[in-house]
Amino acid sequence: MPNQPKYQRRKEDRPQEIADAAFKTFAEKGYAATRIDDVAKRAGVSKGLTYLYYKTKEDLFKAVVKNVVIRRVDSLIGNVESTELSSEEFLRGPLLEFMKKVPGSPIAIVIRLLISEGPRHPDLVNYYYENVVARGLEAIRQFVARGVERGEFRREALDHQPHLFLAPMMLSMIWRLVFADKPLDTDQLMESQVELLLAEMKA
Amino acid sequence: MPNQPKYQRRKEDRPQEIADAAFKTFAEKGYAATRIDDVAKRAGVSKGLTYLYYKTKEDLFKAVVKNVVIRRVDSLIGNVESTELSSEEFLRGPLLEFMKKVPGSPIAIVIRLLISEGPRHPDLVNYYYENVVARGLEAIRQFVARGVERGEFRREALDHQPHLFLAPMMLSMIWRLVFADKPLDTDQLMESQVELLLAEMKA
Amino acid sequence: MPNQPKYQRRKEDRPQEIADAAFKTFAEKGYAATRIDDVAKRAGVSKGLTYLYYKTKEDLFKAVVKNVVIRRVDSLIGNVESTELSSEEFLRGPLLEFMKKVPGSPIAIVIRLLISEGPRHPDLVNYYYENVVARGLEAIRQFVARGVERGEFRREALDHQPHLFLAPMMLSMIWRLVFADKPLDTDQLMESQVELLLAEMKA
Amino acid sequence: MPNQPKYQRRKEDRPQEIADAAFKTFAEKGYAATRIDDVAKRAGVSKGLTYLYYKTKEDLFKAVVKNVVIRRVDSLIGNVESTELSSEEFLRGPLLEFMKKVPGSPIAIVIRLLISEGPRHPDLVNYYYENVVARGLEAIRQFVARGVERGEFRREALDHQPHLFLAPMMLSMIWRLVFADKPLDTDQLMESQVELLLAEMKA
DNA sequence: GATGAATGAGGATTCATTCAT
DNA sequence: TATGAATGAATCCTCATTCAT
Repeated sequence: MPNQPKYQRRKEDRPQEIADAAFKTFAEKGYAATRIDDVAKRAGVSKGLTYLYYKTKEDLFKAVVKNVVIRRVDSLIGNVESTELSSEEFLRGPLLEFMKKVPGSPIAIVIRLLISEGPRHPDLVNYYYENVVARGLEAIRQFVARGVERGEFRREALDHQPHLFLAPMMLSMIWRLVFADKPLDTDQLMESQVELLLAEMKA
Repeated sequence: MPNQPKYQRRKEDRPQEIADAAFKTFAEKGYAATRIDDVAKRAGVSKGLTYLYYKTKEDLFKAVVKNVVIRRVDSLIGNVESTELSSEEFLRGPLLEFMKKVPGSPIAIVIRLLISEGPRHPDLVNYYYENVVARGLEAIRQFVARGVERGEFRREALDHQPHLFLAPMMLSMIWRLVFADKPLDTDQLMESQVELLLAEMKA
Repeated sequence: MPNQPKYQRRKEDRPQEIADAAFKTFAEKGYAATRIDDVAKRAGVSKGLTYLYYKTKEDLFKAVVKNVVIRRVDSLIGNVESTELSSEEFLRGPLLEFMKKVPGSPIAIVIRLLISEGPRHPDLVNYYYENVVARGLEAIRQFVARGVERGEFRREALDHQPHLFLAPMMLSMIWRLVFADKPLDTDQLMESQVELLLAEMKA
Repeated sequence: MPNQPKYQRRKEDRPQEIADAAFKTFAEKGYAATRIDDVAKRAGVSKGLTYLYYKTKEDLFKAVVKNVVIRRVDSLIGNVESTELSSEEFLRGPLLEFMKKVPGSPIAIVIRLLISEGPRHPDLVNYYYENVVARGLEAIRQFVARGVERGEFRREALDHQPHLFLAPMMLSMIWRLVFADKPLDTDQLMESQVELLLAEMKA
């Protein structure tokens, strides 16, 4: 390696590359412990270039969170919203599938970041709430309502908060983030919960 | 004024006061954003004194987490372990009571700190797991087992992971930490879950 | 659109346009606070082009100062040097006129820049001294001498330093630069001074 | 020099020492080119200590300017304000004395800094105006008025702006700051102006 | 010529930690 | 014990300058 060119210029999407590197670094170290220099190095660019695209570290953070949410949520939630399945089939199928994927997905990382940094970034929290949480909860609510309409579920099924479906997913997520090495069959956890709820709701 | 009281009003437990102040500050700002100076000011002592009792910021952090766990867990879990109630009564009563308290308790704060800082402090995670999580899960397991022995619960009740009891508590905790301003009846959530599980487990 | 005009509207004098933009920016922000980027934007060119004409920021600065001096001084001093007026008429007329214009002219800006940056640019200071100050002082000296020769002024008029004529102009300039919002009739100041000096010098 | 103690702790007034060092550095390099590190080094302290006393570089700058003004102005202006001299004696004596001192005094440096940085620090400009300029002008005005009352001066003397007295001082100051190596008898300049004005004003 | 993406040295500021008193 | 002045490594961010296109 005699002398590599000092100035690189690539076609690829530099902002996205930087955001990707930033996401990984934030994921590993958290917001405060992440140094812009590390992000840049990871992205294979200079520190200065990072600042060309993201005015401040906070900007970068926000961009990264929104970026992940935007890119991932549709591929996770999207296909859940339009379906021809019966409500029961939906809950047992796509929803469960979705929930099983979340704890290992980048969304889990985002949640960790929101838990840590949320209080300092209320706009991010709102963004996340509206684009992920509210949509997810509403999707569940709709399917339960449809089940009731169709006579699949008892009227009382509507009383359950949709959060109850997601609780084991939440626990699984936190468990993996914190107790990665302690055993827990998280998939089993979520399956049990769905069965529990279906047994209760079914007509 | 030669005859001042010989005994200056000496704070009995400076280390504890510092730890308390530190806990509050870590709770408010997180680990990285907490300045030792603020902790000292809050405790009403000098920065130097903090270093007399806690060698580093990290030491202080660890001490604080363990300290909270030690002081709180027994008052939360303790009275749960010995009881003369039937298993059902226990689950519906003391356990539910306990779970409702957690999301607003210092334990929730500790969990937030572990979610953020855990990866950098595996020993803390282990400590927490052994002293809180494992004990809590075991307690639940025992009561389910006792219920089966006594014929209150079906044999299959043992198949359920005790985590299922705690899932809504986890979700409630995170919800309060992140979405403090979004509505959610967290108590209702936990009650529903207990009913759900009891309906399933009962003979 | 193949038949676009073959001759792109090419700016005739890019270097001059850049220098103009630079002058305005230096005037507003001072040397250190001026960013090449801003200059380029103001000139409507790219940053790179600026560097094509001016090797460094300092080069640009020097070029700008000299440029202003060259372009302005003749229009200010020029017409003062050749005149058929009597010495008194000259001093009361063109010289006063000249002095009144200076505090609001680009020359005042250059002086401000020299006051700030002069110590780091002795060559600029010399350039300015020779092309502006020395010429101005000499012009005054000549007119006083001519007045003496012609018997308009007393012999002792020669003893006065020509700087005395310029002192109120200097004060007016600084006043406007620093105390722009504090009232001061600077024209009146200069008129008084000329009258004062004439009264003293007249035979 | 085997091992000098890392931690110094002196009785002297550290903030003042830092301000002094800062003044010298600002004087030499101007605001922007002054590095806090240099100031600290010059004061014989660490960079961090500077920030203990002055929150930002701008704070330091303001403190320094005000500090110089406060410390110097009274020793310059103070003794001028109360006097038993006749107005003429005062103008020819103490006032002239004062004016001769200014161009070589720290006040000249402050003026240079205000000329450079004033637009970015209007509060400093106001502070300087009120504490130095306005007071100086008023003192002159008072003496002229007193001279008129006493019959020393003609009534028309009041028409002259007091700034006229100060104009050569201003020019001298700027001259020394910018053209330090070019010859000019600045004292002579100021003396001439006083004589000029007295000749005009005297009854 | 002309562009603007890319670089990296430089400088302000913070804060954990030390230690003279 | 107790204090808080003092230190300096660490990090964000800026911007003059370069160079691939």
